[in-house]
Amino acid sequence: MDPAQTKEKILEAADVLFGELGFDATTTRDIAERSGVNKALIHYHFGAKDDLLEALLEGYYAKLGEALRGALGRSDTLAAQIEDLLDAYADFLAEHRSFTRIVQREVASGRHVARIVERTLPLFRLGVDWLDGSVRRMPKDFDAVQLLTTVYGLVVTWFTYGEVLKELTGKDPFSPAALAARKRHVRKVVGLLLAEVEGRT
Amino acid sequence: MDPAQTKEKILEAADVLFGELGFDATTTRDIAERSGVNKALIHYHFGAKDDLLEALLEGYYAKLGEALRGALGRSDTLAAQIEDLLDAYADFLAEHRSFTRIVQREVASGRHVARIVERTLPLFRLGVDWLDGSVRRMPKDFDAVQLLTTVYGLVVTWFTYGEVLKELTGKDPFSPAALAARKRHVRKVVGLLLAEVEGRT
DNA sequence: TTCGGAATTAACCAGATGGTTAAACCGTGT
DNA sequence: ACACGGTTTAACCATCTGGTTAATTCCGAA
Repeated sequence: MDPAQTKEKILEAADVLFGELGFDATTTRDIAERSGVNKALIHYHFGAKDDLLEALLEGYYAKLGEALRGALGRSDTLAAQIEDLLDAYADFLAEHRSFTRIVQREVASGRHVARIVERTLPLFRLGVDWLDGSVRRMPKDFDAVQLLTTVYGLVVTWFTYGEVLKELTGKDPFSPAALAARKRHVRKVVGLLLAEVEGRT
Repeated sequence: MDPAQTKEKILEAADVLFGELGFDATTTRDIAERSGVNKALIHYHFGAKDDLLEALLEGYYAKLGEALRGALGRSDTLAAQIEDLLDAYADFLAEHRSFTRIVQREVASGRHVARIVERTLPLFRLGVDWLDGSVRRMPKDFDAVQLLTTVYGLVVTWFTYGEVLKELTGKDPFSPAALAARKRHVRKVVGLLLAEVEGRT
């Protein structure tokens, strides 16, 4: 079989299983079984289990970067661009549910933080620089770090707590309607923040 | 030795280790070693490893409930009460760093969600009922579930991403000054939300 | 057809893991 | 002094873990 296919099948299985069970609770045997591939091939193609996770994250962040860059070119006005960005991010998280779970889980455990920071850092710096540059006089208590953390949490929390929300509300928080509602809410809240920050760009 | 002391020492070690390494990556031997207690005693006093986690969460939620109830009685006006509540929550998370990490981690993995939901549900229902009851006409896209998710994320994200923020900013996000700054920011944002919702209580 | 390197396989390994058990220990009430 | 219950201990166990290895299969180039 084409080794590229083999690698893809392994990554696919790892994606689902890491997302479902978590990195630790997933065994290389699980991955082998689910992907229909010999266990030794995982090590042959990717190296250690840690490296497999890294390869997976690599793919995720590449796709995420693509999605965000794509969103940026869509509109002209700043407000519209921000909305596009938020929507694209939410759509990405909705489409790659495992990603949120994996990142959240590993960040919470402090274990693969370095690798995640490594990929996030450029995006974060971009955001800070952009905010610092485009906002004339930041209101007290609304510096770039606070704002970015807030907006990030705004988008991500819905996905992190998806399972909890499902139990709590009895409805599927990932249905198209529910996702659309969350996106509207996020847009409104970010609008409020923007209005507050408003040294006018 | 007093068995109550033994149990406490085990819980203390589990608290630190679950928070630091995560539930899966922590072995019962780790806990035994750190608490200076024989490994078999963990099973004698708590049963399986899962049950130990449950006992730990039990204690956390009891303390959290206490902290939140305590905060509610402190002020008279609604706005002040909300601020007290947010502050108390943030203080609790700051004091029990492991708690955030454990909950976030287990929620993200979907593994012990049932137990966590069980404890969160009453608080959530309380919040929803209170919001629905006290707000005359909820603006579009600001229903109770959206608002609670947003405010929850607002508080929690800072702690969940503490390690990442440390790397990103180079400063300790849990220093008293940093925590105070985050609390001020959260208060301001929640103030904005409140002003928006404002059918006046 | 033959050769050689990449891909695949089954069998294997050392170490770790959660959990058990039977014996020892300890204070207390009789 | 003794017996008893709860507590503690060291040794043990079956199982699982990530990872390795030597042998085999596969396939395109010479």
